[in-house]
Amino acid sequence: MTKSADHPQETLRLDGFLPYRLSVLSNAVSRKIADMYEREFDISIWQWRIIAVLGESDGLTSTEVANRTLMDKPAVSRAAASLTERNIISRKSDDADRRKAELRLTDKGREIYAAIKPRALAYERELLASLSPEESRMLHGLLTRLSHIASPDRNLWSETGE
Amino acid sequence: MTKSADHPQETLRLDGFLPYRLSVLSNAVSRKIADMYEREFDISIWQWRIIAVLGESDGLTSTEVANRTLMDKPAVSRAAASLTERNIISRKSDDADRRKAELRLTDKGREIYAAIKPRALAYERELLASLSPEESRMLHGLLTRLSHIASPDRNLWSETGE
DNA sequence: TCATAATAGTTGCATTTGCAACTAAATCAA
DNA sequence: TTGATTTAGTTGCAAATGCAACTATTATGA
Repeated sequence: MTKSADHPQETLRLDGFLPYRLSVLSNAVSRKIADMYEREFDISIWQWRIIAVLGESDGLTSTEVANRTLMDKPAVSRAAASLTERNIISRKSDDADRRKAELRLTDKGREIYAAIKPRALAYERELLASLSPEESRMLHGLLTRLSHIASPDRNLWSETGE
Repeated sequence: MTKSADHPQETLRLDGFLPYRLSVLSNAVSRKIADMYEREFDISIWQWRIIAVLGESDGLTSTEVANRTLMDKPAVSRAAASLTERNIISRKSDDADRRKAELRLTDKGREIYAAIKPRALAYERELLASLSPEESRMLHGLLTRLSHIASPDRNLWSETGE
């Protein structure tokens, strides 16, 4: 077997280069959806992520939120502070361990979640509109495999079938 | 036909939500590859993009570079300034139109390009290692279609078959 | 029981980013 | 011509980001 550098002079066109393509696509998508959150609900992407995970499973601590959203702790801390101030989430500190605090959506928070959710899903559908269901599944499968390689540590992307 | 909101209560799990998945994957990939550029060559992502397009087609103006890399003009301006300072690219202002300047890789720039290129392609291969050639093609096709929808304006992502 | 280490969350700060406003040069229109 | 527009590129600045350092609290172990 030849050592390495088996790959002599492949071309490198930026717009065929996967990291570049992912970055451009992801930026375009994030921008667009962030504009919508911002314009219609005055909510940032980070705030939205927190609302989204709490909408699914209420009563998480900051650290748990950070793990699920892949945000770093300072980001969660600040976004949560602002949401608390706006009475969208509440924080109740744990009596047993006073370092911790449980975060929950308030009623207002639930309303906002209920309002954003269909808009978010609609945008996702729009994005996927030109893909068949099989292609869409394929896409998710491929993203999962790429994610395993890009961040092997993460336990996420587990095959969450149903 | 029912009006809209045909889609009653779909679930919204963040880690099955396409914009989120793209963002997380793209960040992980960008981070990793940016670290490599930085550590081994002291080059930022933006600088790399400029080097990459000039490596393919030398003698572009800032505006052309901006269009091809989807960077904004200030970003190109600053990254190019720093590359010029480090003698990685040269700028020769156009005699006919003195607003313009052609950017070219210097010899040193070419060396750097030649050094980074295989590393970049190797990382891309690593990322794609678990995908078959057909899957890889499929992935690119899907990304192309998503990109059309996410940024319909862009003329890029043209079917650059061969 | 007291010093050390670990954990939850916050604050501060330096860097990056994105965008608006600007300068310089060329074009267009009267 | 020359005044108004357009284009190329730069500068400045406000906001977002990422990370290190910090406080407060709990756990560990001699």
